[in-house]
Amino acid sequence: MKIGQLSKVSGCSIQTIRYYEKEGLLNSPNRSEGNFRLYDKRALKELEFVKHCRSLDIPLSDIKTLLALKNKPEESCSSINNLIANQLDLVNKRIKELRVLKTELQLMKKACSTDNTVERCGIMKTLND
Amino acid sequence: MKIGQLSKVSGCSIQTIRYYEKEGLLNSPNRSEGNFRLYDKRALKELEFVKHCRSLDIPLSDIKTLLALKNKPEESCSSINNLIANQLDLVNKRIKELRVLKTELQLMKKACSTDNTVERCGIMKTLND
DNA sequence: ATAGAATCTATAGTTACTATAGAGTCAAGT
DNA sequence: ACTTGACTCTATAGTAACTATAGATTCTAT
Repeated sequence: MKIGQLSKVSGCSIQTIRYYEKEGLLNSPNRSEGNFRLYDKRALKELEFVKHCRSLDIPLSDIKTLLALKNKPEESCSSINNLIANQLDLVNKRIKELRVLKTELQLMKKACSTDNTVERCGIMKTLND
Repeated sequence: MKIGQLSKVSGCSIQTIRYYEKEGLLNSPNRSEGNFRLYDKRALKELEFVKHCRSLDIPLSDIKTLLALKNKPEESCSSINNLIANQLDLVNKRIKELRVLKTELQLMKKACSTDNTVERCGIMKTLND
């Protein structure tokens, strides 16, 4: 199948697919006579792996690490475990940060429920603190 | 005070201060004979306003809007209210997304608690789905 | 006079894409 | 055979909000 088809079935944009290839996350596919990229089911699987990792917010550099490990089935998987544990830590940290944000934003929202002038806006006042 | 001093008291890096100026979030300060930026307390206040907004993850473009409104004290503050409400929505959405992420990452972590080979790694298996 | 610290401008790099321009390829209709 | 439209190609620039660097000036202290 050509790149447009792969894009449809995978849900990744054409540009993203080409970008992943350039970044070394996907193998360079065979080309047609007219230089079009030709993909098979295996390529789709590879792309789906990357997509799944991205849906977990795993950075491309880490995905590269994972892909390299996939080719070394005999090695220890401890670095995979670490990678996921770190990702989980990051997510937890970010959730905490966002909760703090949420609280302050909610307070601000309450500070100016009615329609005022800018001068009297409760939100603007809190922003000046 | 010079930019290094402002950086210290504000907690913003020197580059960030210059960047904010270039982006029009800070007024261009007076310069010394040797072309060094000279700031006063007012400038510090302005920077702190920007910093406070950024701590709420408000994008620079929105901060510009807020700064413009600060100079029009008679106008309605409804756009300020909207801006904060939108920001709150964004934060709430992101928190939800991250909770989903967290759940999946936790499941993955459990899937491979012991030290295995890559081939048998429970995490790698889930990533292939 | 000079060494070291601080500052200046301009430019490039970061992350993960998205968007665009301009050219080439291919299948279907006339 | 020709042309139209859809698809693909490469290369480049743009996005957000900074951070980092190079090379030149300026200032301060000895």
